[in-house]
Amino acid sequence: MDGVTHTRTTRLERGRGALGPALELVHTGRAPTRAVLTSELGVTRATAGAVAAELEALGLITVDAHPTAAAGTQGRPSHRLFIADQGPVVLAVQIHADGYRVALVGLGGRIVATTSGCGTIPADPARILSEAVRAGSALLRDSGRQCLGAGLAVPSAVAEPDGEALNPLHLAWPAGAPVRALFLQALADAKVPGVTEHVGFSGNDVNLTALAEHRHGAGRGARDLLCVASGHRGVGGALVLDGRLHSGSSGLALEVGHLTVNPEGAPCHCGSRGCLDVEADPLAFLGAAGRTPGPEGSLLKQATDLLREEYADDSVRAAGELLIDRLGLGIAGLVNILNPDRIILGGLHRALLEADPERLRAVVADRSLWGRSGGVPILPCTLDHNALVGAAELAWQPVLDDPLIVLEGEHAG
Amino acid sequence: MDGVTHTRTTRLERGRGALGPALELVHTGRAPTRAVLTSELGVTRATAGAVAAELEALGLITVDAHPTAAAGTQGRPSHRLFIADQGPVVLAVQIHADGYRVALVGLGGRIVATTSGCGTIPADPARILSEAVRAGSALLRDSGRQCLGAGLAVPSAVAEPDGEALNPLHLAWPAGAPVRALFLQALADAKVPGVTEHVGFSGNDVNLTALAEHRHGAGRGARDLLCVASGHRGVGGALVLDGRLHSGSSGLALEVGHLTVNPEGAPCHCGSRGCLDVEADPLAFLGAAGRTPGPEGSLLKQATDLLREEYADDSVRAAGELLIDRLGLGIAGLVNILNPDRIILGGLHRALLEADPERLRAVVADRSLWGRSGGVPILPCTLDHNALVGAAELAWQPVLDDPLIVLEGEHAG
DNA sequence: GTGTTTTGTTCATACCGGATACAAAGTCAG
DNA sequence: CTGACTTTGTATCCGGTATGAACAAAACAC
Repeated sequence: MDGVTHTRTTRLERGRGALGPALELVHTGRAPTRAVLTSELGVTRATAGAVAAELEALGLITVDAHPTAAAGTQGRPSHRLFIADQGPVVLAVQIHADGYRVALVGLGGRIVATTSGCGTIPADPARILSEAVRAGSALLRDSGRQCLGAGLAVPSAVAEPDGEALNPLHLAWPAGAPVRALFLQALADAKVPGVTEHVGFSGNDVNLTALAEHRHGAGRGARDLLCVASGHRGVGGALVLDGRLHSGSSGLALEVGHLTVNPEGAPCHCGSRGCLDVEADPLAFLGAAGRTPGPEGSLLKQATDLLREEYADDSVRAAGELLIDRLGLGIAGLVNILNPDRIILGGLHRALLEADPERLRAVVADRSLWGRSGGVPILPCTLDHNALVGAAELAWQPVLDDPLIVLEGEHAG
Repeated sequence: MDGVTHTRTTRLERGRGALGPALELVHTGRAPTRAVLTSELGVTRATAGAVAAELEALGLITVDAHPTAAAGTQGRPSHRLFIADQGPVVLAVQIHADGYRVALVGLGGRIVATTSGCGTIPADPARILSEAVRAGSALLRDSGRQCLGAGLAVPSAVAEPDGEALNPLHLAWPAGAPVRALFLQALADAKVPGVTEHVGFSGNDVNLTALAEHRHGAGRGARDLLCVASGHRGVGGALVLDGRLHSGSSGLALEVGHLTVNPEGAPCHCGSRGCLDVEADPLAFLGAAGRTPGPEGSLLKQATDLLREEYADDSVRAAGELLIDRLGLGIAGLVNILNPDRIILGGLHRALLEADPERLRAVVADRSLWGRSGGVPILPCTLDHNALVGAAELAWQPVLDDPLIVLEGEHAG
């Protein structure tokens, strides 16, 4: 509040010392005990002990008083590290075709409290954002937790650096809506405690799904993780490289929906034909199965229900195999370009994978250049509300970079 | 030599302090003076001074004794920083369709000495590698410089972690030749001083071109740099992210040659049709222009000569435009997936860009999703022997990460 | 019980970079 | 030429972070 008094910290001094890495290890479940923390950080026991003590003093983690010895191990049992029970949270907001969902998310991707609002999305993004933020603010008051930031997931490409939603296709929003600014405004209007100027982030929902799964779900441990998912309309992609989301120089990377997977296919709004977007989304699946979309339930729900419950039906199975082949072609192209070490699928594509895992893996291996020599693991997403958790990850990131910043927000809470 | 006595430095302590970043700034020409070094590093003048003094003591850089004042500036003139005149070098080797080239490369990508061997490439990679390394070893002896490592560029995808050349298409080599092991063996046989166990790296030539151009050429300052190039046969791609080469989890990323750019095109050895590999390489260009490849000069030389000298000719121009359109389609697909902030083109593609820059930029902007909102800069490569310099960059990397390792090699020199 | 193994803590120490004050080397105004 | 100003370089002190060694603690094996 006293202007710019900080020392110039342009390049060096990212996250003082080992605090940040240590918190990240606990956050992602890779440091169950202080002993593991020691070896994972590559520091001495003395340092790891001091770091754990400091994180505990910050109220972020707890160390159990009476260590329970793991069976069959020698030596003094190590104290276990837990994420603090009543520690701080961040506010996560997700906008989707059927409404919004908000949650308080603690470290470790734990959803502490959540609520949702249904109904049609009005054409005015500011309105639904402020409604969602007010709901989140109420959750926060009820919980009594300290809030350290907020994140937003929207089903659209979000352009950097201004945070504009470029193609909110199945929302009634205007293209180019400045969602980040609107989100920040809504946070300011609701006077969410702890959420100051800098602490509002936004991103594409598939990107955030990938981030969440990488930290807490099926993508854990992967170095280069590719995520492909289809929710309502269209197909989205995301890439996590070295633990960081790669969203391109202007936030528009992994627009995989316009890979050509069927040269004689349906025309796409991008001007081309047979794009993944129109050939492998829920609507395409329903169409291929000869069904017309019903009025109730989202397209995704109708498609996945059909896939899970009637895969024995010939027309459904044929449609599934058709979409698997198209999806496999698209994924193979991505494998040739990105060479990820793991692929995870969400939404309809997850259901397709689960319906016939071998077929998809075979198509990808067959069409990717070096597929024969191994093949990339392809897994379904595992988290509930993964885009929401991913939005929370955005908000947690500054804390993971430098846990000491929780002190700055403390007097405000 | 005394076994493993080093402290475990698994994660933290990458490159002690600001030494590494400082050397990298000088190396890439972004720190002409100590004053600039201070601001670029974001440290105090005291630290920058100490760091510069240490790099000078290590024999890597020199600080001029009598600073020359830049015209029109106030204040005390800053001492300029130079790369040491007789500093250490690395050995770089490039294998290409017409033979090999070796060079001693200093900091800053400076080629200190180079020589080449022509003639047909024998089917035995070990033979040409050992010949090239012997030539390099002779250069090294003559120069009297300390050698800190060696790097190899080959015109093939190189699989990690073993360093096998998967598709040395236009060399007579067997697929899967273990080039890294052979290179290390050749280095050991030639007893190149200073090149110990760990210090031999290898990579695909287009990857290394991208790396070199990013550090010293047309890619300088780009955060996400895409490079596409065609040398002899086929098309290669490479991506530099945040200053580091992204070669995928097993070194096989950016195999862009099999993007489909012409659904009714010529069959490709990958099983598909109309791949960039067979639609936009020198042979394709010569064919489109109605020429048959002659016996003398490489395909690349014949194609670029034609493009530069006879672009007024209708058939040449038509062929050029055809290839530009195909290339643009492929690049647009990559832009949609990778969203780089700069693109550089090498080999034939550089010549195509220079023949008609506007057409290529227009095609890419038209076919990429958000092309209208800006457009990615597309530039020609600028360095001589860029793959060779890139191979040297691989070898320099450990020194840039921690300049103090030059001390380890000192007693061996 | 006595070793052995592993974990946690205490304390002295090393090192790196920050902060400050001061010195040096130029420009600019007169 | 002189003095004010600006910028760069250096000396010194200081604080924070991690190391390393010694010691203590908590389990198992016998």
